[in-house]
Amino acid sequence: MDRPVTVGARGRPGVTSHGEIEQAAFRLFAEHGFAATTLDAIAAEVGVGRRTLFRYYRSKNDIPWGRFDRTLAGFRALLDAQPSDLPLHEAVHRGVVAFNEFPEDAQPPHRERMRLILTTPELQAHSVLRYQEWREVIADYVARRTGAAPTDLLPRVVGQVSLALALSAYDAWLADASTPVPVLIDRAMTGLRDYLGGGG
Amino acid sequence: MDRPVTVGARGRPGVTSHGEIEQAAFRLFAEHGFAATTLDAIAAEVGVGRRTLFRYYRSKNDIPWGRFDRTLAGFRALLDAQPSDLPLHEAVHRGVVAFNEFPEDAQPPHRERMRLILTTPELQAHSVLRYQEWREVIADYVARRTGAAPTDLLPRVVGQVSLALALSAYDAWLADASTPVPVLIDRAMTGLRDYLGGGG
DNA sequence: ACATTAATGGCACTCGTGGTCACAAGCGCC
DNA sequence: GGCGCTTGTGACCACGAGTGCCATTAATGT
Repeated sequence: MDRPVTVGARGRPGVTSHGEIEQAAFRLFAEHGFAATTLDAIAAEVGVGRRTLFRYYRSKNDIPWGRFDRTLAGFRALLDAQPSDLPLHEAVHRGVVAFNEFPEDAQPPHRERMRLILTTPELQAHSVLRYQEWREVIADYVARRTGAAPTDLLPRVVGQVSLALALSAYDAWLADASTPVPVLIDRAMTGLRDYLGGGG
Repeated sequence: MDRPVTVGARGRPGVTSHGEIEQAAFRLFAEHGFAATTLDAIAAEVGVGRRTLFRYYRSKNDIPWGRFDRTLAGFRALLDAQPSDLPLHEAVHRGVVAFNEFPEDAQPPHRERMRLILTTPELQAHSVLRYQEWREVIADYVARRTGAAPTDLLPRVVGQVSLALALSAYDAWLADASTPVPVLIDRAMTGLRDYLGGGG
């Protein structure tokens, strides 16, 4: 993206970093809530000008999502890594599950991040735009494997439904973290199968 | 809600109405786009103070949705009207399909409304909050029929997946209106079944 | 007429967002 | 060491959504 990354060390180096901003922001969000935390406050906490924040994140809503574009690239790779002789639904399912596997020790911050995103109305709303990109990764994969266009009905349906299952799983996880997300996604999928298949 | 409805006719009567505001707003949205249309402009078009708009709609984003709360009540009734001896998935599916049946002549404005909602980023984002209420209607129904809590995994999954199918159908409908939404929802459902069931 | 009730709309204010512009801090080059 | 280039920084400014406050207006009921 167009963020201050300073790869080759040319020009003035940045005073702060995404990590630093996110840490400060999450600290304030936890303390006062998302809406009540102004950008001025975050800027002050980091020790930079308010205007500078916009060079690192496009908007206040983007801060909790971090660098999601990189995460998406990882997801795409995960799907591509699935064996092509696997049934399509199984490949997608495994990709989604793998995407949501996190090391145990990384979970406390991840959980806090997801809780914030999934329970703050402003962020819930903003998230659609991110989910859209996520769904497109799936739609592209399905399209490639079925020979359809990514905009055809089935790729879109699979993207939408996969997201539906993942979000259901996250909801449950936030309510009770004792079961890991991948397991919950699995259960959601099983539930859906029973629901659709079972005549009762 | 807390809107000026003037039921018993006491006190000053409203100068305008939801319908009038929506018409004016859609006219301006079509002409200048959603983002470029300010509330001042809408207020002027209606011939009313800007402050008054907020008495009819909570936010600019809420205008395109109209009085969705009433629509939701209708949806709830549609689900409840499904025969209880129908398999659960069939009852839900029929309820969703019925909810999306519109008289032919009402379609041009409805289509415009949906196009606006589904293609304007700000509105896409805002819509999640509305979708949430919609999903809850389904979750409640599923919970009632299965004896589960509305917050349990299955009711939530069914709500999420039903929304997923409906949104896929609307996407397709906006791209090509020749096939009615209910038919597209049906196709999405069939596609999902094949995808999940078919080993290929 | 007068009290009551409810909707209106002006005013002022906060805050997110975005544009412009001058400046600062490193880099490579001469 | 000075020069120009690049890029982060932040001050200043403008716009628009959203909100609290409150006087005003227009009906009803007595």
